[in-house]
Amino acid sequence: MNIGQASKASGVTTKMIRYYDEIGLVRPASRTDSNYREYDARQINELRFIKRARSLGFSMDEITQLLSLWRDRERPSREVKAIADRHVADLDARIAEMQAMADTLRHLSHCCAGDDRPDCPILADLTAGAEPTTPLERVKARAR
Amino acid sequence: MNIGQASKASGVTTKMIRYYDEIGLVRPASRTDSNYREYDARQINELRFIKRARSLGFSMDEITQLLSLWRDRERPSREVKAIADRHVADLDARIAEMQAMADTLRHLSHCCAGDDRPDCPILADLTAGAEPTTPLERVKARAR
DNA sequence: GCTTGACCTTCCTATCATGGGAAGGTCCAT
DNA sequence: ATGGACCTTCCCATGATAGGAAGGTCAAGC
Repeated sequence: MNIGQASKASGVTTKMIRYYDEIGLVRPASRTDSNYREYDARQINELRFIKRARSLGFSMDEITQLLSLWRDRERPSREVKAIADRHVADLDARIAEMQAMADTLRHLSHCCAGDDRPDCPILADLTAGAEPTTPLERVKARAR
Repeated sequence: MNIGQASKASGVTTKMIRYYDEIGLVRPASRTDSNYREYDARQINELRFIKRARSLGFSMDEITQLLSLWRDRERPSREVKAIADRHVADLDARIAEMQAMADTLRHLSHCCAGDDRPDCPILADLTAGAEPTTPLERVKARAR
């Protein structure tokens, strides 16, 4: 099976299949006389494995570890679980961070009239902490 | 104020300040005779603005738009709000995606014994859709 | 057997925001 | 005038992915 067929069978682009070969993650079973990569069922399964793992947000580094556990029939499931749990914690942290951003912005947007006038609490927030620059603001600042 | 002082005053690294100059986002007010960048209060405020916007997850592209609205005293707040709302929708979509990943993995991890044995529902899921490769599995597959 | 088009190969480039580092110039205090 | 802390530009790297160029290979139809 050449790279194009492997791509169709696995759903991974030929570009990425070559990349996985290059970084040593999934090497072709062999090469033809004319240097074409040849893949068999084993590699196809590994490519599918990678695709599914990517869709669950694992990094290539984590996938390298998962794939090596997958290849090892004697692996302790503990190790797989540890990687998954670490990844879940990572996802949760990033979700919380983005949630905080979204909540802040939702609040600011809610307070913004969103009309023709220039007054805008969103820009005001982004300006927070900045020194006053307009003459009027300098007057106000001195008055404080 | 030279770049090091601007960095301290804004909390943006000198590397990034040079980068913002390079892409034309925030140009120094002037250059000294010896080609040192010089910043004044206006640029410092813009750097702070960018820093805050980045912390809310805006892309540099969105920040370019926000900064140009910020500089425009006549801007309609509608435009600012539109950018913010689009970004919130974007964040929400990404959060939902990651939430789905985390939920799936939490479930799989929950079903995984996490002990010395090799059986692992997490790896099984990643293998889903793959063709059977072991002799026993081939026998089972033929039987279906 | 030859042409054609679809495929394959390697190599280079870019993304986006950020940081690391080298080589060389500048500024200021001692 | 020397040293150290700063500045400058230029190049490279990240992670996962895609685009494209230049050239070789294969199979089908004539």
